[in-house]
Amino acid sequence: MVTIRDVAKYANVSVATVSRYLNKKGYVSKETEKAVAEAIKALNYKPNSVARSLYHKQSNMIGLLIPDITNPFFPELARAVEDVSQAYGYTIVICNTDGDAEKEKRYIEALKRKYIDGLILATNELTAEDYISYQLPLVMLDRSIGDKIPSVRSNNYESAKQATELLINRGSQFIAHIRGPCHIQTAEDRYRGFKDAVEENKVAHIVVESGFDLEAAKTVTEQILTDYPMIDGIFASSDVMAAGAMKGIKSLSLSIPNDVQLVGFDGIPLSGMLIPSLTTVAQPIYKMGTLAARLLIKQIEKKPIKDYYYTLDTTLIERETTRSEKK
Amino acid sequence: MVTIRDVAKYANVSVATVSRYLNKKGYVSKETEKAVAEAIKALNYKPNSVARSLYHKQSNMIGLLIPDITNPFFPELARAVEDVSQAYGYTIVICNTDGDAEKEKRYIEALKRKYIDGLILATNELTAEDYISYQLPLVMLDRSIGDKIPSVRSNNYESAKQATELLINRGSQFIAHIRGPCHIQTAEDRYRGFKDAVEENKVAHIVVESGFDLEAAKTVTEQILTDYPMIDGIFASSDVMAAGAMKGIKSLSLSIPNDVQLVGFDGIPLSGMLIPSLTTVAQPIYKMGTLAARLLIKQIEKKPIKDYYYTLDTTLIERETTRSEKK
DNA sequence: CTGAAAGCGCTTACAG
DNA sequence: CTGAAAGCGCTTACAG
Repeated sequence: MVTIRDVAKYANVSVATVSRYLNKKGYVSKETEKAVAEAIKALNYKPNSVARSLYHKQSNMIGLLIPDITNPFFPELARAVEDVSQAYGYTIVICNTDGDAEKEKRYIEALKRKYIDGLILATNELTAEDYISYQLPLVMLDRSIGDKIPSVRSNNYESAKQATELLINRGSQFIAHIRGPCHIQTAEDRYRGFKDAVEENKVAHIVVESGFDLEAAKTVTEQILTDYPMIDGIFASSDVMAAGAMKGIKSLSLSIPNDVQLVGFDGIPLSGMLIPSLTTVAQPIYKMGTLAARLLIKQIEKKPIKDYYYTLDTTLIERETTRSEKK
Repeated sequence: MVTIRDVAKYANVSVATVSRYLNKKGYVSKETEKAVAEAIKALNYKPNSVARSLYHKQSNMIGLLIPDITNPFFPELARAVEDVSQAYGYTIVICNTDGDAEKEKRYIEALKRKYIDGLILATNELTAEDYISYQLPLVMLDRSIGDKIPSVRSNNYESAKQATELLINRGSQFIAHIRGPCHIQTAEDRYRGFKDAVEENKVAHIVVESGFDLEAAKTVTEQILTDYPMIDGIFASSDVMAAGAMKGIKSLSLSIPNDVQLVGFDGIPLSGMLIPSLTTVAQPIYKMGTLAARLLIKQIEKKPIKDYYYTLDTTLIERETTRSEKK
């Protein structure tokens, strides 16, 4: 590997001069500038990032913590984060935490030793204080926790309310909500939206909790549908859960949307590929990712930030799992 | 940040001794061992990875190059690679190359400056010589290129042949193959399998090329189905392409599997969620990822490797897009 | 405008 | 068994 020392020798200057040239910092005469440029070219020199990191105590790397890249909500988010990180010269390292607090801690600690510049958290098993204690620039993505950490998310409460009202408007009279885990604020907000909609409209309802995965949602759906045969509408807290609910509904030979209407949340590509295609609340996933990345990079580069909390609008996409008009 | 120097001071020894203790290399007396251990605990010291990297010229990081994490084939692969990397103490950085040679080069160069320890290539826009010229441990995953680079992939030729034969056995008489890009060996192998099956059985056929994305496959499907109405079977080179084909078939109001039978390739979760559920060749995706990661880590750690080329078996999953018996 | 020197936090021969 | 020193490849005050 060719080092700055080799370049200096070749150009007949000191390493300090080469460094100044590289960083465009401090004076370098036109002549030596040319000599150094030539040497760099001749030797095909590339500065060593690790050495730089050691000095600057920063790595130009960003950590993205997610529960599981295998959950179809996250690839697009990860892609968005990568695209903007890349554009600003940062490399991203993705960590699957599986909702495991210990794993999350281990990851963050390992990243800190690598002088990670900041973290985007699309997971939260720890407390706000824990996160803050790492003394790293932070952004919460699709999550939130207290008001000390900048965050980017959708308008979960209102969107869930709208989704529920759609079900009601289209004639559902006993609606089930398959909600996500209680400690996740996002799931909580959607639950509140559901609850308010259903109570304001005095509609019978039931709420069950499920993990954000397909199988769990399928099982739960089969169970509630068996216990409460009058259920004629389901609002799931994610599209994957809705896909699971769809499987559950079919396994009981019920028809969608005639017997049971179904609405999901997220707007991942899968929602359009299912048959019947899923009515869902589409989050601006890519945009959320880019916003979070920009917000983090601004903090890292100590640039001024206008807003710390972003709440983005969603789009209710009516497809085939809801009726086009009231029955 | 607390450094090895702080620990040394606290324990009243030299940094060399602390380092020896840390790396369990060289002699350290029981007594000083205890003192150092206490100091480390008291100060909550964590060795700095960057400084270590600089000395060792290695980073404990592995690069995973894929076309696009948003393509549902890759998350599971990435997950597998991460799981074993993690277990062996390596961090993985995922790079989306979008099939762009320049982007791929830029990534590899950026990673080299970070002392990346090795690369898993699930993409190949460059030549084998280009890759080798980076002088990095390498594994090709789901791809192959020449015979100089270790690789892990499925039995693409035989699997494609079987898939095509299924179509034939179930009565298709004019079969279209939607193949992937020509420069991708995997797509080529599947194409050869298709071609041999169809020729050996003297079945009419047609081959069209498409990108590995849903929209492209949909468009292509609509076109061939319009130009060749006698098509009654389609073998797609991936599940996503098959999903696109399914959309195309439906948009022409043809029925599956009655008018047209359809078989995909990959066995991603999506294939089971589609309705009708997709008959497909399931690759052992997770296993491929873990194998590739182990193969790379062995090279990095200069351990002996038994085999350089792995060809894994697939499973033909018959579902609803093919008939259960000959029409 | 340029170079010598110290330092980022670690590791490893080499003396003793 | 332990420590002083040099070095990994860079950067930045500080002299001159």
